[in-house]
Amino acid sequence: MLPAGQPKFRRRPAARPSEILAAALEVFATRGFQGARLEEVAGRAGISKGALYLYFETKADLFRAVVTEAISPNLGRVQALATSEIPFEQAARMGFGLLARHVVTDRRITGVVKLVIAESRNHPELATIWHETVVAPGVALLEQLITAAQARGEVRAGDARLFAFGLMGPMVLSMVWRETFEPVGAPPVDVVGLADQHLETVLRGMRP
Amino acid sequence: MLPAGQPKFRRRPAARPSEILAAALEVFATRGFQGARLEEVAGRAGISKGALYLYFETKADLFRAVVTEAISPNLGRVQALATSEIPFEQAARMGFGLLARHVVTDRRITGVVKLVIAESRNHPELATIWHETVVAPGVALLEQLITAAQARGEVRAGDARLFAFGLMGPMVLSMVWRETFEPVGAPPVDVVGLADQHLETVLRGMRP
DNA sequence: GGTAGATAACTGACTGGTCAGTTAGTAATG
DNA sequence: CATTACTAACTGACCAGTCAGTTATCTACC
Repeated sequence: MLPAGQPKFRRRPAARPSEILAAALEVFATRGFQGARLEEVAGRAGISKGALYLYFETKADLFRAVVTEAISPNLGRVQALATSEIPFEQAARMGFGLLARHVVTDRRITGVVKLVIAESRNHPELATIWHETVVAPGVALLEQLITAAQARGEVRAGDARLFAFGLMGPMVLSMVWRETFEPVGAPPVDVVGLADQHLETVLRGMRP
Repeated sequence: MLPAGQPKFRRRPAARPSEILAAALEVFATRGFQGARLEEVAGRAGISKGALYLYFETKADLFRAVVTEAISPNLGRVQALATSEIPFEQAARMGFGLLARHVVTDRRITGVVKLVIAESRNHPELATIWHETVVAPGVALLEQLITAAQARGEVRAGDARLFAFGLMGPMVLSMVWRETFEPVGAPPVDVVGLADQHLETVLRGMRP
């Protein structure tokens, strides 16, 4: 039988990797690393399983690519804030606005965060990468802003690192909530409202 | 060859279930649900794989038992605080002390929390159970304490639920930190210090 | 501008290993 | 010696990874 109309596949080598990564993110995020079937990833990416292996060597390799690729946009944002020379409260407000509007509400990011938490024992190198490139610099930046503010007398005495954890905690809780409890019918968190009210509360509580 | 001294197993039906659950918790917590091998669980519990099936019908059944069993001690604590009629700040201090000293620092609990987060898509009934029996009552309790305190003028205006999230967030972050980043060499969080400082900060920030 | 290789992209059926769950038989215990 | 807790060898399904063959597309030459 001659193939009448459509060809049965297209050759699109440039577009494949990102399509595969997007498909893989969805599947890994819902099923976890072990539970994800590469045939499903391939199906969602519109190719056969065999073609996956033209772009990624192993399942673990694909997983690493998904998790590390999700870092890059975040990284830019952390560094942008780090280099700016604005006062603490203003920087905090900007950072929290960004976080609430573009990080915690982005399923692609919360999904990867969940994966890093879930697979940190099976793929510790990913936890290491995330810690070194995103988490530690983020905490260090906050800590440094707080220490500087304390030196200027804008913030009361206290462990700067713990203040940083106190600020960030509810944002992490929001991500967990959205990934874990909202899908089973829990009332959604108003992330922007939470960011505003919590920041306001903690800033008050941090004043001398 | 005749087995000379020791018998090759003991019949101890009463002790088995809890030993199996303890072993299963360790394996599930490190490998995840799919990654956990029942032969390893059996080995750690000191029995053969076949014997597992005398006590639990399927792997999923065992997993559910591990996750639901971890709830009971927590539940008692939430309810104990709920029934007490003490002022908000005092209740909060007691609750945070308990949380920091006996919940966030207990690997058996943080491990299960991680599992619930990780497997919420594959086992949504567990996320539902945890939400209904632990999380929602906990949040509701805090919310109710805060609303009452607002009515008495001890706490400023604001969404009580968001205040509750603001309080709890850093405790959740601590659990995630301990499970995810400490094992790959991140500096540990001083959970008790964090609980104290954060509570102090937020209580200040919540005052009218 | 048509067409005949040449080549790279892709498919789909297959394989080998792994592991949840089963069962026939053995050993402990009262 | 009757009962039942337990073992160990087994089975069948599943799936990551492979590969022989197929198809699209590009290039060279007419």
